[in-house]
Amino acid sequence: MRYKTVIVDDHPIVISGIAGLLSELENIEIVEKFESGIALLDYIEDHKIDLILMDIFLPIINGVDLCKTIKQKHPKIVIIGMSSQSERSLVMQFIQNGGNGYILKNASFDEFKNCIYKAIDGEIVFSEEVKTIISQPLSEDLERIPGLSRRERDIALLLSQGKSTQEIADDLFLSFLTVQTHRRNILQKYKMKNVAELIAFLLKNNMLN
Amino acid sequence: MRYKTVIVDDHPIVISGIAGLLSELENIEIVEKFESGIALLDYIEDHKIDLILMDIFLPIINGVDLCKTIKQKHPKIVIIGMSSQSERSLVMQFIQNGGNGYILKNASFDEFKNCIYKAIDGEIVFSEEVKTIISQPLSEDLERIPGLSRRERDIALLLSQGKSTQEIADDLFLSFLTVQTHRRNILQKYKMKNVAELIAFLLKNNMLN
DNA sequence: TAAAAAATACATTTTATCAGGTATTGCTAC
DNA sequence: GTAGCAATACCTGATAAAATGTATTTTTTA
Repeated sequence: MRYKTVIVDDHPIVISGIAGLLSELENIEIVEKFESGIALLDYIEDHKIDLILMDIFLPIINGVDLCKTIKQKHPKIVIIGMSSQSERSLVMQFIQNGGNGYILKNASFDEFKNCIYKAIDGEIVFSEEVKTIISQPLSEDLERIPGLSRRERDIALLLSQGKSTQEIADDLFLSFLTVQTHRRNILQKYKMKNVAELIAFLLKNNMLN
Repeated sequence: MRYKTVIVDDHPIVISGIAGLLSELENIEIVEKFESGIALLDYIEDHKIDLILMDIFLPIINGVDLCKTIKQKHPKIVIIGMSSQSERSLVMQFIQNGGNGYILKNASFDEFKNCIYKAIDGEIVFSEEVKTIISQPLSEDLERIPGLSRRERDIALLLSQGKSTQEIADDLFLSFLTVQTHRRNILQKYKMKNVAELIAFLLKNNMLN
């Protein structure tokens, strides 16, 4: 039996690369390639598919939602997610929405092949780097870094725009003293010495915007 | 004549995709593929190369710095940058460091081909989406962003770590007053109100590290 | 090698931040 | 329905940063 496979990625080059790789696999048959999830959803209604390789960052509808939608109607289709960088929470979400595996695009050809074969056999698969990312930081990542509250985020954002305490108070129709308190709370929460260090920290952890 | 070409990308799949594309072009010959810039820098000393296609986001050394380093020694090599997302400032930086073009990875095969041919002919080329991104605020960006000097970068980096002027002075064995002057110069250069805004600006434009 | 850029240094005034403690009100989740 | 968090607000002293002006030396580079 040959597994009817589709590839979804908004980068033509990546599609071509994966197609080249898959063509080496005996029992895989690429039946279609898409640059967006919408096109795939159309196609899937009228055609039999066994395996989907999809990018997570797609225009219009993202990979996580796409996976969820497909799995609801077609739970037997094996879906493997891919992306360039991986965040722990993203991978978890994808799997919770029915994904059968997750591969980083910097994985080697052998990793790709192994993961695809194992996924077809019913395993949940991850490429090496994904494994290390999802296996470690339960204590460090989720517990250690508390989030900003709504107001704190507003204020942090304005701080990153160079606004002074007074200017922020005026912008948000708050007392100067309130803003001062929020600012102090943020600094204490992350044990930062001053606003400069705070902004660097927040930006590096994607906690602004 | 066949142009000796190398591909640099940390995603094996992308390398494979580009290689597939380039194999259709008569006068392009792929002589080597690398997953990091370090390996390329070694190779380039002993081998003739005419064209480099490189990812911008690479481990260890990034594409912008890699391009600069190569161009200093080998100005005749045509270098085209690639990335998945494009920020205006990043593209500009790349070109200012000697890059001959910039292509988004979601470009079509035809776009890739055209850009490569034109770049070989001496043009500075951009894929369609890059063009739209860089063409907008013409007047603002042509008075381009000046860079940080070495010392300024040192100081900006320490500022982003929350150090005070006095601490920086101690760290770098400088007078408090010297650091104060540098800090002021940096703020004035980018017309920033304070260090917080400066750090946000520098990080967003990848000017630290 | 001359000009430009970068790095160094000093002095002062005004303004803002940081750090300490305290307290009230409104949600909201258990 | 209450405990806990979030948001609001006040006070003050010490410290640091920002704004302004000037000037010498070293290094790059055209």
